[in-house]
Amino acid sequence: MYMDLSLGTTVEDTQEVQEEEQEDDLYQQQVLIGQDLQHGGGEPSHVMAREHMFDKVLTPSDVGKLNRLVVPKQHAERFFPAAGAGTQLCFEDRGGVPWRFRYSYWGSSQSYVMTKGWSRFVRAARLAAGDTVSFSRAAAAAGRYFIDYRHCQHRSRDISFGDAAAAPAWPMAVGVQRTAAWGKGATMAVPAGDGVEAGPTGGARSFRLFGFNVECSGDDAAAASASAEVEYVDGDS
Amino acid sequence: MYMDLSLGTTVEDTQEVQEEEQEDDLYQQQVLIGQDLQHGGGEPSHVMAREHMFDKVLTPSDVGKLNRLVVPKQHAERFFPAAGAGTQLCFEDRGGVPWRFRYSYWGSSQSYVMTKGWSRFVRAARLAAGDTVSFSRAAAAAGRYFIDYRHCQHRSRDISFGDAAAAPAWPMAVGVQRTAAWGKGATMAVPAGDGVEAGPTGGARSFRLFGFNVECSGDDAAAASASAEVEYVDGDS
DNA sequence: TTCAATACCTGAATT
DNA sequence: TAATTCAGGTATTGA
Repeated sequence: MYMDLSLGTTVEDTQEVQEEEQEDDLYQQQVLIGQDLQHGGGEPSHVMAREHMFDKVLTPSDVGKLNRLVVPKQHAERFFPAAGAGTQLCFEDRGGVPWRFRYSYWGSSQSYVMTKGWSRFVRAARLAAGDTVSFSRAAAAAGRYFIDYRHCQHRSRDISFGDAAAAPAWPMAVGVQRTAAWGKGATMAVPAGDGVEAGPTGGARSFRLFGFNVECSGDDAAAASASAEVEYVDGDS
Repeated sequence: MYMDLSLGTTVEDTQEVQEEEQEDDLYQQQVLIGQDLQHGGGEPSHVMAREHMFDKVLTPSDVGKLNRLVVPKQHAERFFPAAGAGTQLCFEDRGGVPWRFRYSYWGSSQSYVMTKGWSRFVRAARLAAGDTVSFSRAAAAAGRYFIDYRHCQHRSRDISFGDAAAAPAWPMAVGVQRTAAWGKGATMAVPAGDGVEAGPTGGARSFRLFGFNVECSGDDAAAASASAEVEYVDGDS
């Protein structure tokens, strides 16, 4: 599958997204689908050398009503700063969009958790139990973090359409031109603060077209969600 | 039935546990089986003059998954301090072991409840619906509370063994020597903070022997549970 | 008022 | 066997 990315950057010939090797293609995608967004004064995310920290296969609770991600203690203590009152961590997704999560320690359960902001990411990325989130960090800049995800292989193909049940499936045509919906977009601003509800920059796997969120992950081939809602979230936290 | 209490204290001849008169032997047991544990700077519990406050026959909810005891409003407002954020009440059982319960007012249901810590007590005392808990307080010291319980007369004799279904019934032999499992125990420390999972000091009715919690209440005569777990709980809240 | 979000708490599993 | 971890709850708050 080849996607012509109409972004400001030059699309190199090597930018074919590997459909196989789901296991370890996260870096690859990050580098390949990099955009030239700059923010935080750092380097463009597509040239940022990064170090993988850990993955987590999401549990039902991680994606459910509890609105929190339990961060396995070993990783939390190894990679993240001590969680204090109001600690907030910022993670850039594949497209450089920042996602801010409150990071806390719950003494009662002795767990480290991402709370505020997490559920937005879950919804935006349509994460489900069994999917994997992957955390990495800039090799050169302490405290610069990245987040990525992959949907699990055997996930149901059913798309949740919410109330607008009459949504069409959107066959993913080869060569569909990706508009600048995310990135230095024309019609939709990329948030400088919290992420936009419309979805994290999903490499070449997910984008917005004519009011539809279109997903074209490697295993799902192509799918469209009727969710036309675009919820802007102020970066309150 | 005579039980030789191998505690540090002198066992007086009057320490025969009455097997009859289940109804009103709570105080008696308290006095009879008193240990000389001292804590909280108060007097030894076996000589503490006390005033009965109220009893409650436990409902299924009081002993179920809700992990809370509804305290009848009239008694709550009469006997307990106003429930504020994080209010915690401490109740000593027959043996002077303190049990700390969070005490709250739930505006939604307009009820006073004991929450955190309550389920531990329920398990330890093997309370079931229909059993009665009895609350009293020190006559001379405001804010010093005591808790006791009695199993209901017509309770099922079935013992819940959890997964370890092969637990033997433990015929209560007359003269079984009570080890110092609770109290100023040799092998098991009595917690200064929250109660030990192994059970409230149940007069001469319940003790730990060779890894079994042995119960010898008047009506159940004798029973053993295979629950060998001893859970230490930090008094964090 | 309803609902979502958060901050707790707990039991079971695991080490 | 004791201690830790964490998935899954509930209560309360806030929008």
